Amino acid sequence: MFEFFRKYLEDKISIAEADYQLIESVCIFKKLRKHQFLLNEGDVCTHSGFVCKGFLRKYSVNDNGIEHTVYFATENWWISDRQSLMNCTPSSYNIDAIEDAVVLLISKSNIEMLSEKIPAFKDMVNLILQRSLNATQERINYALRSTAEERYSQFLKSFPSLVHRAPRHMVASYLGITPETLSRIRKQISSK
Amino acid sequence: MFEFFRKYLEDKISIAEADYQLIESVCIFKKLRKHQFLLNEGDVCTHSGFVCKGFLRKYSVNDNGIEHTVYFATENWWISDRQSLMNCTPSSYNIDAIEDAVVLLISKSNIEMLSEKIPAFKDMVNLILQRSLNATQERINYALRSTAEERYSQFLKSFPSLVHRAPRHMVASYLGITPETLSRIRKQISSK
DNA sequence: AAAAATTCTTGATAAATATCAAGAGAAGTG
DNA sequence: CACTTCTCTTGATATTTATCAAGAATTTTT
Repeated sequence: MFEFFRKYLEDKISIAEADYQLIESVCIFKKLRKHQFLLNEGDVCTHSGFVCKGFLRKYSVNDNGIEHTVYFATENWWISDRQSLMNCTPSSYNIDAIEDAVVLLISKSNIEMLSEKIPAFKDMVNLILQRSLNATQERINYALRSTAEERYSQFLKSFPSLVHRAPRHMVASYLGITPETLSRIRKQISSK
Repeated sequence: MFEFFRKYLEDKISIAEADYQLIESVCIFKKLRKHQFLLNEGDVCTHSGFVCKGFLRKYSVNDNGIEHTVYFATENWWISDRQSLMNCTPSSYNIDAIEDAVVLLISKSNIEMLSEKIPAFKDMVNLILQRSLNATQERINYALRSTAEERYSQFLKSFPSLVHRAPRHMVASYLGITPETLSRIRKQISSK
């Protein structure tokens, strides 16, 4: 499974063979069956996850028991609760598998170790951070200023492959609308 | 004016006197009168800004001429268009002064230079990045899953001092609601 | 393959928020 | 100080989206 991550790295940075071995030595692989959890609300997130295979989501549950999907992750995406990881505080999110998955885990301290020993790795981590921030800010813009239909269209455009893999009600909660509204929007769009 | 930034830095990192001089040598100070622009839509953002004094906002204008405030910045906050800065692409945002302001500017290349020469500076930049990402993700959660009233209450809690400094319609657009709705929400809250 | 559980759609109604319009207050300008 | 411009509030109405309820379609389990 390491080859997936290796390919990802080769694509982004250029490092020595010894460094790949160092990286591999701290990777932990975790298989998840559908519905199995990678992180439970209340637990402290201790590892960053890189998705080798499968499909996961991150979500919170409000007081009324309603789930709010905040993030999807598929092959070559990272997933974790950065806030919990950074501050060692209990997470307010759950992460579980939508499809059977294999996730590569690296502990917080090993991420720091690798960042120190491999400058290019550190730069990559920072680049990812910057990209995430840009994407997240883009998403805020859409969330605040667009109608439900526009948000769904944007989602389709940004993540065409996810739409078919994610159950509709999760997409709806990602967009901040109810499943019923999403169903009506889809009907409207298809009739155009 | 540099002393404002120096205090900020002293609070966050520990660096040598020579480093402060290096930093100061690349700082540019810009005074802005109310309504004056720091960045215009269409221009490439070339500098990161640190607010020494005053109050600014970042906003975009949609096809109908409606302004969407995406960010406020006051003393000790950073402001820039990260996306434009990172990719050297035209910005889709405007940044202007809500109150007379003094902004300390550091060019992209000098940020990179400082990051290289002063490791603690680089770490600080990354820490800020992480914090911004956390804050931005928090904001998405609120935007998608809360009512207008909850969003306003959260804004009050997070930025009590900004509420009095920012015109209401800018707060409204920051929250993704109309000024009229904000006005009604304020009335409701005060009658409780 | 049948049964059970989950997911999706549709309709009727309710609630939240936007839009349009008008006027009151406040602040900036000559 | 009077005038203009901006900002904020309030009311009436329209639109969007949520909620509740039921049934159809799909998937999972037995």
